[in-house]
Order: sequence, then structure tokens, then C-alpha cells
Amino acid sequence: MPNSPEIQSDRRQAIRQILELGPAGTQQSLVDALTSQGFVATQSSVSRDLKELGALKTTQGYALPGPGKGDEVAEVSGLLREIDTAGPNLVVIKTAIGAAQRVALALDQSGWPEMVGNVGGDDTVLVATKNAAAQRNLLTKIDRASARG
Amino acid sequence: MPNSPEIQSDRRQAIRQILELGPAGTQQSLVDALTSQGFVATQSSVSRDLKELGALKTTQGYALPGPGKGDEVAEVSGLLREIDTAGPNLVVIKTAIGAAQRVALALDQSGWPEMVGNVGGDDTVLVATKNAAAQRNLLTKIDRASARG
DNA sequence: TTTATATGTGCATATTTATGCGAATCAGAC
DNA sequence: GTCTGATTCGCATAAATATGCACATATAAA
Repeated sequence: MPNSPEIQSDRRQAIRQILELGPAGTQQSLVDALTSQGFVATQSSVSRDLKELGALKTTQGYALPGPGKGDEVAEVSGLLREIDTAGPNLVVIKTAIGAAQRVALALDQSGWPEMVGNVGGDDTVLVATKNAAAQRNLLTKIDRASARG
Repeated sequence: MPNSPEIQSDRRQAIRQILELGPAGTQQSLVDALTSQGFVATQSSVSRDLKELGALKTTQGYALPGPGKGDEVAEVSGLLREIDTAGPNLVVIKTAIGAAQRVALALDQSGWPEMVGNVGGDDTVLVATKNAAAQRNLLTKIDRASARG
């Protein structure tokens, strides 16, 4: 029953848009909102999507992280210099001189699930990724975080 | 079985300290941590405490809002000028000229439960509070938010 | 004091969320 | 085409969280 990757990604984009309008009280309410937009999804998928999107559950409901909590990487985005990959399991991040430790810490704190772990040197952070898909997602997330930070 | 208000407030302070050390995965883990500090509480109370504290549930677990999401008031704290009360059900906030609407909006978005509602004029916001205790809590929260903002 | 009102709590449970598992689909190798 | 392995999904259910209710205590008024 898997959808094409496109549909999954469209659905997540839709969730992002819905949450921008305001917090969603429950996952079921998101399912309903998605349904009315023509997406087919269950609470299970929404639960997984929200984790993937890094959504926060506030007193009001689910929301996407703004700058600050839940967005640790954005705070150090100014220190990033260059990002590249080496195979499907490694991301190489060049940072400002001496900033690699700080960036590595921020990545650790982000809790992004596609990272297996990382090591910070002086101006380079090596990030181990689970696979190619996780690697792609990680690059996207760093981009998005940088746009905010 | 109610504890004295002091114990409740101490317990919440303890939760705040625990969360500063790192996110708590589940409410039960908080109960255990509290127990080991000599507090008696159940998951029910912790659930209520977390709501009251405005805690966020992130992918990592429960955490307190830093600057940003969940802390809307901090972002406008620079616009606040003077805060006073009028009876147990009204808080009067003087703001920078023309900023009252913005402050009122931030208060709305905060979702703080002790507010029944509020109205923003030009440089004054009137906030209706449920009762004296809610009013006290609200003042405390605004103070805390201002310290961060 | 007595009475009335309000608040905090735990228990039990309703509600909500997360996840193990198997099936469906996709991508690539052959 | 047929494999093999990875991924996504829904179902069923486990796990976690929120809450109605009753009661104990506090607070205020008389």
C-alpha cells in the first residue's frame, strides 16, 4: 500500500501548510484536514509525519518549530560554510574556524533521526547517515534550518 | 488530599530544574525523578503541571520553551511599559505607543490558561483573569517571559 | 466557631499517540 | 522478465497522556 514517495512528500508539505495556519489539536484533526484536501492517510502516518517534520506538541496543539526550541541547527546556521556528501553514509560540513564543535553539538541536540552520529573537529563536522534517503532528508533539513537562521 | 500551594509550587520548580538538565521522555520518568527528590506525585499531577508550565513535547521528550515558539510573550516584552492590577479579574498592561494590539495578539497566542480574554487599545491592554490566583500566576509568567525576552 | 466556595489531588478511565508486524510497492541487479 | 532489499503504509494494539469525578484540604465569609 505504499504511496509513491511524491505523495508522501506532498502530504508532509500539506501538513506543514496546515500547521502554519494554526496549531492542530490532535492528529485526527490533521487526518481530517488532509482528507478534505484529497490526501488519504491514517493517524499512524500522521504520527510518523509529525515526528519526521520535528513538530512540537504545545499546549495549543501541534506546531512547527519557529526559531528557538526544536530548531537548534538554525541557531548555528551562520557558522556553516559548505556542505557535501561522501557516499550515502557520510555528510561533510565545513564550518567557520573553530566552530565545528558547536555545530556538532547543535546537530546532536536537534535529535534528527536520520543521523546516526557525528564528530566535530576544528572546522569540519562528519555526520554519519543511515542511508541515501536519510542523507537527502538531512541535507534538506539543514537547508531549511539555514533559511530560518 | 491537596498539598499546600507551597508544595505544588516547589514541585513545579523541581520539574523546571529537571527539564533544564535535559528533556524528559515520558511523564512517568518525571514522576520517578520527582519521587527520588522526595516529592509525591502521580502522572496526573505531572500532566497538569506540564500544561501549567507550558512545556513542549518535542521529538526528544518534554522540554521548556526557550525563546521562540511557546514563548510568544517574550518576543514583545520590549514593548511592555507598566503592569498593574485592578481587582482580582483584571490586569492592565501599558505598552509602547501603538503596540497594544501586537501585545494583545502575543498574549492570545501564548495560550496561557489563566487568561479569559483580552482587549488591546492603542497603548493599553486589558486582560481578564479567572481569579486572584490566576492573576498572580499571569503576572509571574509575564515577569519570567520578560526576563528572557 | 460554622458554613460556603474554591483548589489540588488521586483514581479510574477515556482519549490520544506510538509502534510491531505483515502486505504492498518501488528500485536496482541480474 | 525475476529476483532481492528497502520503504511506506494500515491495522491492531500497546503505550502514553488527559480528564471527569469524588473527596480532602484550604480559604473566606458570616
